[in-house]
Amino acid sequence: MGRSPCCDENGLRKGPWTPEEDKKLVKYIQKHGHGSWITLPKLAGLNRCGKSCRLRWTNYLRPDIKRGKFSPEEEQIILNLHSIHGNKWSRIARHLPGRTDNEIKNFWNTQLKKKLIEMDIDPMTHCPRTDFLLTMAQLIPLANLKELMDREPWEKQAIRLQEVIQSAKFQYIQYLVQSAMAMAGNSNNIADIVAINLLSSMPSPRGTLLNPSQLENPTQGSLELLDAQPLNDQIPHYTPSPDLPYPWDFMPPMGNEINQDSNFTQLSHGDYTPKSPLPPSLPPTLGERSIINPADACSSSSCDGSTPPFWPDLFLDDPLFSQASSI
DNA sequence: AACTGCTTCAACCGCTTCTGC
DNA sequence: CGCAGAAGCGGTTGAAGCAGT
Repeated sequence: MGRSPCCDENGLRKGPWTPEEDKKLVKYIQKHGHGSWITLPKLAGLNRCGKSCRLRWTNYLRPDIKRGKFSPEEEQIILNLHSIHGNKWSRIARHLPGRTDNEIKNFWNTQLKKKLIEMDIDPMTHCPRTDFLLTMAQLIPLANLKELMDREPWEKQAIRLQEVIQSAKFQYIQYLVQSAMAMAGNSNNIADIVAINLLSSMPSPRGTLLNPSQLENPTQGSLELLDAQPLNDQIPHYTPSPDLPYPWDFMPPMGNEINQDSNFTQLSHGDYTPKSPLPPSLPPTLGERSIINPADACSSSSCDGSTPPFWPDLFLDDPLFSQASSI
């Protein structure tokens, strides 16, 4: 395939391992430990390269390897962790004793990814696959527009319509923010800042979505590179109707929205799950989505492990954060 | 039985990160 | 700090197995 083979240039064996080779490898490692993988094959009497031996041991022969189907619990853990870490298979594997990164990767690529796509969830961002028109189509029934149009004066209808459009725009931009975060991995990224500014420009009728201090300094240090002024002043304020359900009431909590009034319950491992039942008019994927554990948000290389890069001040004072951090 | 298309997963490749000097 | 070798990692491949015809 155009790639230069790493093993056969010295006449070393490639391809599937024979039971005899397995026996030799297991016997040697049980007696001496693997030590240096480079020297192991010679010492163990194997005509393989060290890399091949290491792979065979870690992915197949290790005694603590768990074989067989993934349980629903394991599946849920993989989904949650993938929404946090992306394709960091070894990192995900650390949370699943007995499972190898390779096994998890295969399981993801052959099954979970397909499942998410069938559920209309983007496997990369773990967000509902959003196109603006689709969002509108989902939100308009939410507002019972037709019924209202039959009995409300046009001024009220106009306000309702404005709210629906605002909701759709809000949801779309929230999608952009979440996509940017998921794609960036490292939050020290221009896309994040742009998306946050967009989001901050959207009036949220149930309070501030993002902590103002976070808007001023979302990445702790990188922001001074940009003139990232929130656009709030440019957006006219509007007052929502109290009886209209807003889609963000059913979105997982973000930042300082995590509180006791939230529509989400914290699970024992620190993640959040929606309080049921969700309104039937909402797409089911909104309710089934998981939210990242703030403690796990610390994935960037610039992070020292004590402070998540993106929600620093926001969570440090929050009992939920200390609880999540201790897990 | 024979063929085809699809799925699974072990193994490989090459790049990145880590470690020791 | 810089370098080289070792180890780790994630993407990809292809053989084997399975299901459908």
